[in-house]
Amino acid sequence: MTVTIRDVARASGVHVSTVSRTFSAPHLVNVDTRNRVLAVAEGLGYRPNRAARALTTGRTHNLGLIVADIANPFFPPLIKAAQAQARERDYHVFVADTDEDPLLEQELIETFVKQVDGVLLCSPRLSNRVIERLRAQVPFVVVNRRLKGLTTVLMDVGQGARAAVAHLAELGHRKIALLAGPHGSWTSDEMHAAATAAAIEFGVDLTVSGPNEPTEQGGLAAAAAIAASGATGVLCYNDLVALGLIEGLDARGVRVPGDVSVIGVDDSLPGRLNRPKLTTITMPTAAAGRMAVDLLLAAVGAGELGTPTLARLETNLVIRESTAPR
Amino acid sequence: MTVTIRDVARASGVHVSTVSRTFSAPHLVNVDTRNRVLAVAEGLGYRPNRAARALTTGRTHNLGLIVADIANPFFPPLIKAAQAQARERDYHVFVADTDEDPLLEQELIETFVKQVDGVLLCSPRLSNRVIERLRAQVPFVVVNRRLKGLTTVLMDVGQGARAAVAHLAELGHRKIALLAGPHGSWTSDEMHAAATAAAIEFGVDLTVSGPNEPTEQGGLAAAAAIAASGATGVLCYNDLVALGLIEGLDARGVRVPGDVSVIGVDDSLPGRLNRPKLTTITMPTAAAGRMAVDLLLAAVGAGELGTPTLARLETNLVIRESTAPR
DNA sequence: ATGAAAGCGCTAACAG
DNA sequence: CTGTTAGCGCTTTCAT
Repeated sequence: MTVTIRDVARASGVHVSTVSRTFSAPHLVNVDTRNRVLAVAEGLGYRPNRAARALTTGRTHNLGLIVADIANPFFPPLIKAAQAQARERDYHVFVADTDEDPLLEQELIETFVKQVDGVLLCSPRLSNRVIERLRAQVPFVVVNRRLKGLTTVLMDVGQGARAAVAHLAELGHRKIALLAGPHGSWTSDEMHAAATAAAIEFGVDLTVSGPNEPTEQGGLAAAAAIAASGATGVLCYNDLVALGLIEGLDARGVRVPGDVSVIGVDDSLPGRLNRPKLTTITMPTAAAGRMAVDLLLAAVGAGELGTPTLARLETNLVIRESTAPR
Repeated sequence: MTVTIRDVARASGVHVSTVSRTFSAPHLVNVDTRNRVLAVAEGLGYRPNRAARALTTGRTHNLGLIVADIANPFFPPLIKAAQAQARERDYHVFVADTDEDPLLEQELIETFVKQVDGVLLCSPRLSNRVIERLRAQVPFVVVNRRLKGLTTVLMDVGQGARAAVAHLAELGHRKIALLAGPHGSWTSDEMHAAATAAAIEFGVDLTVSGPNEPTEQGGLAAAAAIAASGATGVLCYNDLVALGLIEGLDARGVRVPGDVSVIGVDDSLPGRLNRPKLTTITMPTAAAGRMAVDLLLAAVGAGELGTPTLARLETNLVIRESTAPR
């Protein structure tokens, strides 16, 4: 039923090893033979069995991609890009969602180990200890978390945060608030540090509050405190939080950008579609996905010897409609 | 380096087949032996190699999930649910994005064939002919497209479309427009048919225009025509189109819902976050994802004998803020 | 340039 | 209940 290398060999009058070569090392086989084999294979509808190949080569040509929440609009562009890049390199990718659960994350990695050549971890919540143990078993690339010794792709949100504070200051805002993200989020810590420094640099007052849930609810829940705080400029952990905040503010009769200016992070679809269109820090998620795959594949090729790399991608402030002069 | 079944066998003083059994048919092995083997395996960090297993069993325990565009907010909830359901059944899922390209879609399926036990096709654009050929090689389940002989999960958008027209009629709208989706979209055809019937039933005027791109741009581009048409109620192919339309209308000084009522489809995040919050037809994407996986797994279990099933999932109109009395 | 043969890690009869 | 023995489909020395 299923056509194997043997069928092709028989039908084209050569031995299996020759067929194998025409697929995995074409230059080692005579042009005529190769063409004949190729023709026969085509005719028979032969497709190499990757699992069988993996068994002998030790390369599955599969990658694992683990994210916290597929439905969070931050991730889909990254997944899309990673998957496309992988396909270009003849790799397939398993996508798994941890539902923000570190235990599940660990389990997923463990079941992936034998089945993939490498794992892409996006904003992982895993403890360093666990990662330390797992990294011996399979190459990792980590996105948006700092883990020493691991190849990492970082989106330099600090850059954008600084620009955001500068933008707010320039608009005349003197009291600024930062709505931080979940505990343990590298992005949030980075924003915190950069915003603090920028507040001093630009001579504005900064209040940080958090952790907040990285969702609309998180922003909504923070609205009362923001409204009461007297802050007229707010930088939010992400677009969802910003959108929730705007909604909560609106419900209290506080207008954006009339009374308060709000800035998000991600440049996500909901933010772009919102009215007022959200001023936001663009995260180069697609580029990060592509780069992470390339780094991972490089690590796979290099074996253990690979030197950990650190890639930093630029972020930018995109000024739209949710910020205005004080 | 990598610990195999043989290592476990040696270390626990039994033969490989016994080890194999304790993992794939535990009831066939003595409790004490089993526990010993399990303990040893645990200690050695043994994990069965699924590729090797696949080679003998013919079951990869992998599924392929093919969607048109991961970044389209319609899909992530479906992907998330499918992937979670699959994991519960001890299956992993490859996710691939066709970028709306039927050729790429076909290629993807073909590379998946040998590597998965089944393929989930979401809103496929493939020609019937191609599917006919491919279905012999691997079980399919199709979401939101009618393909005779194939197991299918449909989200009954006609139901919702009828409710939408009824809602509009009830609000006093007499001239209604339908912004159709891409050519070949089952969902769009279904909406068309249901809206047409409902227009007659409720005595309103219906104009259909399309095809439109299933994006914000598509809606934006249609705004001029809608504004000129005199329609006061619009049903859009999806939320993105609705959001784009609202934006385009707004730019022309036409207010939603003041002047025109707009209804979307999907109940996507951007629609929920929009202001005015979008009145929309909920698509049970998560339920569809789960159900599709279960049907696919059932088909995998049944082999060729599986009878094609047709599952219809209900949709509902959710009335929010983008619709108002005429 | 091609053939022969061993074996990747595992399961599945078949014995015992 | 456990051991023995063939492979699954493919790659990879090693010969020729």
